[in-house]
Amino acid sequence: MSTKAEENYLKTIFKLSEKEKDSVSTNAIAEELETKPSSVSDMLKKLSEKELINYVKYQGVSLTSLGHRLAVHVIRKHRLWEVFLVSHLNFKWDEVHDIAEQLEHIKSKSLVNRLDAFLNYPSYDPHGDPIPNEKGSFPKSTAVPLNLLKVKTSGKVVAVERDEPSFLNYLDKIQVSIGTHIEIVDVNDFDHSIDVKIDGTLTHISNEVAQNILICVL
Amino acid sequence: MSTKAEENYLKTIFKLSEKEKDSVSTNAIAEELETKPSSVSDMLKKLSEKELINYVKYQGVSLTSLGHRLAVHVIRKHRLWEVFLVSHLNFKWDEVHDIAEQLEHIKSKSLVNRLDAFLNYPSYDPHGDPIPNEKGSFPKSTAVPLNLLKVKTSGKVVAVERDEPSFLNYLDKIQVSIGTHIEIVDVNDFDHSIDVKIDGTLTHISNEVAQNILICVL
DNA sequence: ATATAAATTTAGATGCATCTAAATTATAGT
DNA sequence: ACTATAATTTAGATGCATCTAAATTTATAT
Repeated sequence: MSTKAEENYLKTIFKLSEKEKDSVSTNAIAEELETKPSSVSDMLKKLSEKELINYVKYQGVSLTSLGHRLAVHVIRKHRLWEVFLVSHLNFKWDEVHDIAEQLEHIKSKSLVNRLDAFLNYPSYDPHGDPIPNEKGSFPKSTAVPLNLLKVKTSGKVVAVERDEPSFLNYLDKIQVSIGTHIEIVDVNDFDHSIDVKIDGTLTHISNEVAQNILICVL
Repeated sequence: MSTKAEENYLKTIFKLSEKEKDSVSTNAIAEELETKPSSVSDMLKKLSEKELINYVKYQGVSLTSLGHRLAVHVIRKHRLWEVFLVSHLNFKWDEVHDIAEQLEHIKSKSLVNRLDAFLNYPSYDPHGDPIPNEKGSFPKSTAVPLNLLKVKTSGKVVAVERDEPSFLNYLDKIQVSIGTHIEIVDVNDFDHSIDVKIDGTLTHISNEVAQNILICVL
């Protein structure tokens, strides 16, 4: 079983691996985690012994596939909790990070997946970061849900995340379909509903609907 | 700031204070927490230094008002999360304890109260235990065991006093859960079993089961 | 009242995650 | 190729929460 500190290290190594080329440096990890390089060295030894990272002294580290899986799982939990906090407890998107930082370490085989289902399998968190699914794969599109766009931005509808007739009929009614150009005119802080311009026509859209419309920003 | 271990000790001392008279013994705490009395001694010294308990060596402990407040707050969080897990994530009553045991230690000024509001300020958790409000006061329950009610009286299930799966499964089967409305139709003087109407359906309940269902008379 | 048993505390150790200070290894400039 | 500097690791310490074993205090039983 992994400790909270181990999980935070794995998450950080994962994040840094995306930006930096292949191997992540001790100092970079220390800076990201706001700790000392010596502490990082200690932890790297432990993670290496647990076969969660590939570690050669003085050469930096990379995640093993086991470490990668664990890191992605923690990120999944973090982002799902963020969605919950914003969409059901009415937190603002910038208030949720510290709480999700704690919630991501809750251990339960079924909790995450039930939460995922409860939230309707969202693809993006409130910051627009992609949420990996149960198997660990990230949504392939670079699209962003309409509800995350800022005022005055605009883009093209590339996908919808629901397929119930009631939802599709509603989209028909407001003249939204794949390829439609949408511009955000205003965001209502209270219920996160938005005013948009669709083909020149002003329309009011609820947050729930907007969540399920994926936009490719132009 | 209090650690997870400290919070668990306070919660345990609170629980034991209700059953035992005024002061709680080291051994009792050790048994409840499945740890060693020597570990308890160590922790009691620390809690005492933090003025969370009144501690005289060899004489047992009691909570200070500060410790009491903290303990009640942890209990509040535990029970609210249990409600969430059962009512929104579809966990069964007997599956939620270990998860809530982790969730109760999440620290956030606003999270608990927002969760409380989201859940509609419940008074009892899925096991029927009362949930203290934000100020720390428990619902002044006038709850009575079902077996003590007279014919023709009726009320709402607010709690159950057992948590074995066999018992909870039986309640499921006869469609009894927190909030269910029950009316006493007849009392059998021989074995003190009772006939009740649950959502319009007549059901026969043994005295032993009835003892463990707490009712709030309307 | 005093010996014996039970409860509790202290002493000394372990594992985790961190730190500072010192030593070591890698790198970059000339 | 050599040295200065930067990056990294080791050594040794601290705080937390726990443990075992030993000592101490309280309770009980004759």
